[in-house]
Amino acid sequence: MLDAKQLRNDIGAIELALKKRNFFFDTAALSALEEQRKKNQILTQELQNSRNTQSKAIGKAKAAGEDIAPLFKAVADFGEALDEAKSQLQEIQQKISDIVMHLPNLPHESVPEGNSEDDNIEVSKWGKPQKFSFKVKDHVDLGELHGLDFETAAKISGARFAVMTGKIARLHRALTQFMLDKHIDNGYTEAYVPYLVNEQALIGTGQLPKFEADLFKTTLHGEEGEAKTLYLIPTGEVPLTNMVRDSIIKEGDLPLKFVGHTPSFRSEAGAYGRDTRGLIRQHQFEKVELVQVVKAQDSYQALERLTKDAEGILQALELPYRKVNLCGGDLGFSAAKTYDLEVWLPGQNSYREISSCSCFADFQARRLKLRWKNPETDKAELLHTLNGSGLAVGRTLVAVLENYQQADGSIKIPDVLHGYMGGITIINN
RNA sequence: GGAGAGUUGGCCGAGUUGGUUGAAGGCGCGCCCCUGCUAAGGGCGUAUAGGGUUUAUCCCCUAUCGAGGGUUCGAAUCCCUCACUCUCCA
Repeated sequence: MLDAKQLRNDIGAIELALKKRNFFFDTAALSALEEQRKKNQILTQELQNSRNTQSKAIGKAKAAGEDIAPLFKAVADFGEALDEAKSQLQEIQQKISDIVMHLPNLPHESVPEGNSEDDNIEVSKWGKPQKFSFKVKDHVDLGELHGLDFETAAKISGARFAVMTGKIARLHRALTQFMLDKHIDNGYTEAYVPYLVNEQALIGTGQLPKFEADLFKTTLHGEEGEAKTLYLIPTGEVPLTNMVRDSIIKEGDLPLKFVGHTPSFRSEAGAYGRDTRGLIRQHQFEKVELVQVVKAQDSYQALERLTKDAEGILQALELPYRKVNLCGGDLGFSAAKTYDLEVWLPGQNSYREISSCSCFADFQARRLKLRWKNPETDKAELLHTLNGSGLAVGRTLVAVLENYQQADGSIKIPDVLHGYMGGITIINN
């Protein structure tokens, strides 16, 4: 959510900033509503004031044993006028909120101009895609040799699900454990969190109200037909960040750094036909997620650091990747700045996203009511939030399969994973 | 599964025959005073959000006593729904 004060006082600057992400902001509509809001709020408050004053007078008169009948007469018409003013005000505020809650974050100044992923700027490249002396297989062909099974998953659940058995399942788990341990070593606090969350949590991180179609929605049936809605998390970011919703963090506890391993569930509405083959785009996938909560002045430095932490996994696994600075048009709704890490996939002969590291500035914090007490100002001030995948486990598995494949279809295990594989150094039949 | 109790400001804790209570008292915290250190004492202040006004303060108004709704001229206090915490019985 953007700053309401800025929306009132400097809406032009916001309009301009949002252009960078190709977002057309109808400022006239909002300004008109604001004007109405102001008028209505003043009226409502005036009515409330006179009502309060007169009610107090009644109280006094009654205590003094005076006749209160004439006072009642004076207040008689108030209720209706006040109710009317109140409901109008509420209606206007709802309209304003509908607009404001759908406004994306302002891009940071270092975000490049551009409309699509083609305009993203490559910041760095690490590792060299190796040359294979044989015809490479993609992860689906390789995986099916070793226990990656989409047909069985389709029988159980449908498209965009996977079953893994045996060594490949173990490799998948090894990757997860390795990532968690590494991030814990880097100072992150491990957290286990719920995978079903309420609406408030999703509003807090920005998935709702705008992106309900991307979510799996569940219904918990109560006793008398009352249903409660919970959503499957589309990313661990949601529960991890919402742990500190509605709180004032002690200065000494900052920065907060959490790492959690969670599944992610995405409807992939609107992705029909894209990445239908393999593990790249699934309804359910595992992720190790990094979340940081920092003071405002530290956030962009923290983004560099957090991205490095995610890169550390790729480097330890010796997977070639590149880092791109997302352009305005490709930036996610809540993000002020995002680095994507794209891993080299020989099977696709291209770099594919494996981690997205974002700074949200105060955009999420404002929705979350996440603050700290600044001793200098003695005020509660908004914190900044960040997150990044460190990494998407399913895609990391894809990368390992494809980059570590051998001519005979066997898979070498990256050195750092040997300990997690019970000494297995190669997956073959 | 059944029966109760509770949720008040940074913390503890008053306040349930509705009435000038944003909320006593205490603790903590901040500033000041007194006291030659120490100990003790005294005074003042100490929530958040929004609006009006303002260069900014000051000031004024409105809302907030778990959340939402209702009754009422008026609700922390009464009613309903929900969430959470606790106790007892199965």
